[in-house]
Amino acid sequence: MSLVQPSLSSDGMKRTFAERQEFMTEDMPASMHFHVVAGGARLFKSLPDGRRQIIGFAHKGDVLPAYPCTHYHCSAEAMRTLQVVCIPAPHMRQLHETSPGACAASLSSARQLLVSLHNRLLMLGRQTARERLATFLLGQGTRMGPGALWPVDPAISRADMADFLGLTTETVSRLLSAFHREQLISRERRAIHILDPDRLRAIVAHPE
Amino acid sequence: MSLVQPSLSSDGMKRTFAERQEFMTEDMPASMHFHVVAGGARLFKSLPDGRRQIIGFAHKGDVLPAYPCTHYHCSAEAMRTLQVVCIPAPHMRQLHETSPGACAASLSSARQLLVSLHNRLLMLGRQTARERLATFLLGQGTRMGPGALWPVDPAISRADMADFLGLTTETVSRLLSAFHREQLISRERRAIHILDPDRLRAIVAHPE
DNA sequence: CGAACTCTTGAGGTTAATCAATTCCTGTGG
DNA sequence: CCACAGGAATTGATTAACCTCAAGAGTTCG
Repeated sequence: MSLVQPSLSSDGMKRTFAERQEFMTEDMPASMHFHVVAGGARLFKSLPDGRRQIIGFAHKGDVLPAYPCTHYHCSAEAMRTLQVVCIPAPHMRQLHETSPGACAASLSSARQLLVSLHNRLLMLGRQTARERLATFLLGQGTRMGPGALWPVDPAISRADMADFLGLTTETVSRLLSAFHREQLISRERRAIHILDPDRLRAIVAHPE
Repeated sequence: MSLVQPSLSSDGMKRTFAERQEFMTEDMPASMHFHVVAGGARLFKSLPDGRRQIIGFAHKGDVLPAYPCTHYHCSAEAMRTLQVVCIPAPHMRQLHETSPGACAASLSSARQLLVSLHNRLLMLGRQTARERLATFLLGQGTRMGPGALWPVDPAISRADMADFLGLTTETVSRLLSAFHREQLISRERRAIHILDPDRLRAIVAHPE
């Protein structure tokens, strides 16, 4: 999932966060929108006992919006050095009130996100571990458009995949090994390359 | 979850659907928004082999929007006799382009939905069956505001709960029996009443 | 080179699914 | 009003998928 929103005016405060820095937490007052300029971030929610669910990943161009509540509703952490432009919430609100185009663009991006979240509900609620991982790999592979196949972002660890897919790292690891044995992917260092997208798609659509 | 959006002008086509009628499907061109006037609907996605995930329920006042794609991305079925006002997508788009207020309202409602979906991702990915059902019951109880406690809508079957929570009807049934034994809820006919919201909340926050 | 992670693999346990009866409603027709 | 049929819900026994715990292998980086 990506939080795509058309680029905004570049006024506002630039900030840089170090790898692993948590720059947004669930109980923080939501005063800023963050527009990612460079780097990547993971968005997640946690339960009191430490269980974590990754909501999505944010890349260059995405906007992490302050939702219409007093607090952020999820946390965000830099996956590597992260540069953002901070847009104060009132500033953004004013922009939405005065420019129908800006508001329509935000609405459109919010709806794209809704569609992708609906698909994730289906995935987490009804798909097997094998199907989830295949879906994830295909999503990573085509995250820049359906043209070429990209490897999985090496900043995404097994633990991240597990927390994204509602599984454990061990299960993810075992399934990656299985996919490797079946020649669906290759693994060199931390990089995962998709070798056979068609058969991955078959796993998603048509479990055996 | 509800799909709240401020009331819209009442021009547009009124339609009525019978109980169980599927008036929106995933592969149908998305030409209309449906504004629910009376009755209720379940929104869901399905896999080719029949597995179903309920995305949410829509009640009076909610709007089922045509998302910015060529097709609806999920299906909807009347839970009982359903009355809707159909708003053609181009009409709505024009409204959004000319009235910043209308667009801002839609954006705000979309963002509310995003927040609730984030919580559902956490639920489906990381909570146990017991925690999920407790969360669901509390959500049903407080769906009209945090004032009073409502019983679960009797139009929601065990199968619906299961498909909402990513479980099976058997598991839902067993857990309801357990909650009943523990005096957390009462069951008379199909109606489920919450007896002890505090202990249900304890189950959600603090699994034993 | 070695310490600290991260990842992989194995063995065994748990949760929830599956399969299979019954029981309980609900609505219909006698 | 009661009998009956069909569906929905409950309950039980068993299985399967995934998790947990544990150990070892591979990476990364000082």
